[in-house]
Amino acid sequence: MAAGLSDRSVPDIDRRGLRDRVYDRILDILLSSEMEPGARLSIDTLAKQLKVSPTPIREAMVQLERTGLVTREALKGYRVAPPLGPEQLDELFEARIMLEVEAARLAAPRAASFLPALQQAHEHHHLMGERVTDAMRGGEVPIRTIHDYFDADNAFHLVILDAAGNRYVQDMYANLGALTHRMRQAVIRGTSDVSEAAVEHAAILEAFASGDPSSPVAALRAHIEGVRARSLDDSPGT
Amino acid sequence: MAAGLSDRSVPDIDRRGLRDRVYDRILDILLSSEMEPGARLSIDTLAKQLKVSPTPIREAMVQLERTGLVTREALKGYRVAPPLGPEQLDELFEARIMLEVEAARLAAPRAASFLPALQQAHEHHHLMGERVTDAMRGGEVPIRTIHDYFDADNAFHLVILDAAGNRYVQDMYANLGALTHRMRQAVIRGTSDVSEAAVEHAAILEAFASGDPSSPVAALRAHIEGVRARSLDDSPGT
DNA sequence: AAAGAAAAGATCCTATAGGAAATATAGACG
DNA sequence: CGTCTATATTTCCTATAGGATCTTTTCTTT
Repeated sequence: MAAGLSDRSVPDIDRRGLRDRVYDRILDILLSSEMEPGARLSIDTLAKQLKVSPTPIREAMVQLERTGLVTREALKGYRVAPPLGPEQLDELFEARIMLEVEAARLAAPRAASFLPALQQAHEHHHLMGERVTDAMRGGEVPIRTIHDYFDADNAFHLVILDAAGNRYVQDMYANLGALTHRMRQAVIRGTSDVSEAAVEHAAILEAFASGDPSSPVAALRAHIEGVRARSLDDSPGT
Repeated sequence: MAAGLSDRSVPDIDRRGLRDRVYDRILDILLSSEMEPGARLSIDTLAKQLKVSPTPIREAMVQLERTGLVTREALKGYRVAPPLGPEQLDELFEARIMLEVEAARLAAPRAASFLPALQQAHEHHHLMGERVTDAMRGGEVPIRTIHDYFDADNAFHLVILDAAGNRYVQDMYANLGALTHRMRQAVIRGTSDVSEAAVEHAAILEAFASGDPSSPVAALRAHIEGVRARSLDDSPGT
């Protein structure tokens, strides 16, 4: 922890190089589903649109390729990755269960140190969830509201991941992050997930507070299995 | 695997783009420990050495950054990553255990389909191991021999990973591959690991053959824990 | 009319050039 | 003699240009 990576908030103002900003910009475009799956991502076109040269675009694309959001064919260019099929969805959940359950196992002994943070994240998630359901009763749900809710949900899970203290597990989870976001976006319909997620998060919080090292593992597994089940319910309604 | 449609014998000879070949070349340099940790990896210098322009070098570096073998500081360039410390080594083993144990759990029910391949991989690994021990008795061990042994060892594990049928787990394992290779390189001393690894691999093979779904999980866990223990024995002798 | 071939257009890929920042070096001052 | 400053060099970073490849369109032929 002494040489840890806690300095995530101060990346030297604007000292990240153009390639990182281009990466963020294209990532936003992809995550907001502004482009159809399979659509070509022309290097030159993107360069003109973002008012930069092809080189930083090219670097950002290499990085994006690793997230699974774009596919590359040598000498043919990049394309928006096709949507996740049922098998990929299943494998994604399997991978998430593996990572989060293991993270819970590692974090459980040190529950006391991060319980306040987890409690706070849970309350924030609960609040954001209420805003979503309120908006749903009124009809349209602003994109910003949905975005905030996803962020809050992700933050809750990240508290546990970070508490596990394994940088490789953290990296793996971050890699799956983009695909997870895309998956959630496609399965947002229905208010059920919001309320049930809050209940399950509460159960996870209680499990960590109980002191029993095996309870959080079971609670977390139940949560992700619950998300999976609710996703499958909605997926036929394409 | 099932969705593949481009299994022609020689579909893309030399059709991988310069960036991929540059990546392989630099990866070889890094894995062979020709450069000291912390040494600068100058874009221009590498471009001149490899007789290419900076652009493909730059793309390959972005890719290498994700393997953990090089570090990047914006506006300051790339450097060879520092050697793995004790904590990182521990976390790396934790991550590998998580991945491989889960892979074994997923693969166990389909053991019959990949048992022959696993058997063959085991025999090859055993053979390569004998070559290493033979060479050790004679004094020097050729680099090629060590390389072949590592490949055989890795191939054995890959059979199980592939059998798990989860592309995300496979990707994660591949990401850890470079670091794992570097770790093994630093802990190669001692012939004990070669013979013990063969014994443990045999146990894994038997566990899969037994049909009991929980045996392979335990055997695989025992194997990696064994590797970890032997690594710790050698690490003080830096 | 359909299928195949050839040419035009667009795109990717690599190379070269110049500006901005960081590191190393040399000199001046306390 | 040590420290600080200013200069020079190296290096990274971005932009522009040209050759190679793929895609699309058009035209010819059966």
